[in-house]
Amino acid sequence: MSLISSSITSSKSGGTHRLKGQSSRTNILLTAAKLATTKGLAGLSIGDLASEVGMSKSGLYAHFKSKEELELATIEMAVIIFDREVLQPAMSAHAGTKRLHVLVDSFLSHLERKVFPGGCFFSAVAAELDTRPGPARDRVVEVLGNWLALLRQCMIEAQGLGQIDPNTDIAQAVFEIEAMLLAANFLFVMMDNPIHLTQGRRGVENLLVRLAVAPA
Amino acid sequence: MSLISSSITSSKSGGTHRLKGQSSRTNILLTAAKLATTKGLAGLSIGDLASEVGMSKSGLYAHFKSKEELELATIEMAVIIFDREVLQPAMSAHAGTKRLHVLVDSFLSHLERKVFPGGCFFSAVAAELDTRPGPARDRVVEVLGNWLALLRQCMIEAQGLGQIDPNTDIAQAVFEIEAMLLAANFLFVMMDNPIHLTQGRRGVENLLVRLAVAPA
DNA sequence: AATAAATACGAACGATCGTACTCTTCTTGC
DNA sequence: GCAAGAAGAGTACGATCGTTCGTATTTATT
Repeated sequence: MSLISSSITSSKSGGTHRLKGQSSRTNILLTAAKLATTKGLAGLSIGDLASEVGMSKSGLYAHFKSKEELELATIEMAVIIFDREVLQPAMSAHAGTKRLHVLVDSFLSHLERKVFPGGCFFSAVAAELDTRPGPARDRVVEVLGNWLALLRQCMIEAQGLGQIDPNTDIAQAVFEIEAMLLAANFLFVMMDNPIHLTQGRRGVENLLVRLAVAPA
Repeated sequence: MSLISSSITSSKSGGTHRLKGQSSRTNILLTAAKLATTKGLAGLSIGDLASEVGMSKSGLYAHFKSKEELELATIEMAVIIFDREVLQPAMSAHAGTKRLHVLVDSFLSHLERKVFPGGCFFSAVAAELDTRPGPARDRVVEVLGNWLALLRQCMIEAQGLGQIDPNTDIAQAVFEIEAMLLAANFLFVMMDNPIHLTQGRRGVENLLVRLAVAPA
């Protein structure tokens, strides 16, 4: 299962005569996604973004119909990056707690490697979108829902494999795992101290130990 | 111990001839603190704030030397509110896990009662301040540090009272408690579902059960 | 080589941002 | 009652916001 559900990746027109345009657009959105984690989606101005990628304001803006479309496209780019950096490493072979550990590790790793300078993209933009209705918020909520569903899937697999107690409250466990990752991101970015990444990892480990099948 | 360390609460001039001014300023900052949790500190414009409190832009602005001073004063107002709503209820009598439970309950309660419409004030503004250096960020980091120190204090007391294992890794425990509260706030605001407040509470309970003194 | 489309630029727009100034209104102390 | 000072309104400034338009330059098809 992938978090990607829209069609931004499809080239749409079969023609080969749009190379500069596509790479330019990709370059814009790549920069936008990174910048949005520090300035926010609303705080990211087109002028700033243009000078950052070395283009004129109008030249950049020609790629999008409006600021809102730019924001939506930026979110989709972030989804692609997140998919590549965090989800894909966990998609091969593994299942259950094994897959969960890979997910947690790759998530914490993408924080440490500062794939986004402001930490987790979705956590960063969620803070400003949480009370601002619209398609941008809807999409972020959807992505978050898919992410939580993936965590739940891992826990259900773990139950099937006998890795955790069959009486486990899955929803509660997913909440606590997500809590560790959110806190790791939040404190790591705020305090600028990688120890909180380690604490996040240990938090998940502690949880899995607690949920391990208790001897009857 | 209080999170308040600045001198905003002192009336400074003993004179009684500034009543309208003080209450007006307080009213401005009260509105600003609430509005900042939805629009953000940077996104909160003076024009919006003025029309929200029913004043002219210049009339409001006369109370502050600059936008930055308004932001700092808004943070101090949020500190006062947080102190009253969350800290004070836990300051009387209790100690150890008892005090911790009161802290957790009053924090979750202030979320549910929507004291701030955008959830926890500091979590909301931290997201935009995390990569924006300056006195505002410094102050929020300081408040967050005081908060974490208070949680640690509770755990140390709990150890002294024999409520938790003396070999407990306090720093890790504080991280996990903070994680539950952060996640409760984040998911409650994002998903608009109070079940996440309950999950946060249960998360802390689960943690304390795990840390309870194990029979030697 | 010629045409058409895609891409980017420069200039300018109305609106809004933070900020500064002056002027009126009201309260307070002598 | 009068002067002093605080509180707020009104207006206007330069800068920047998102956005539009016309034009030049590049690229791909014929």
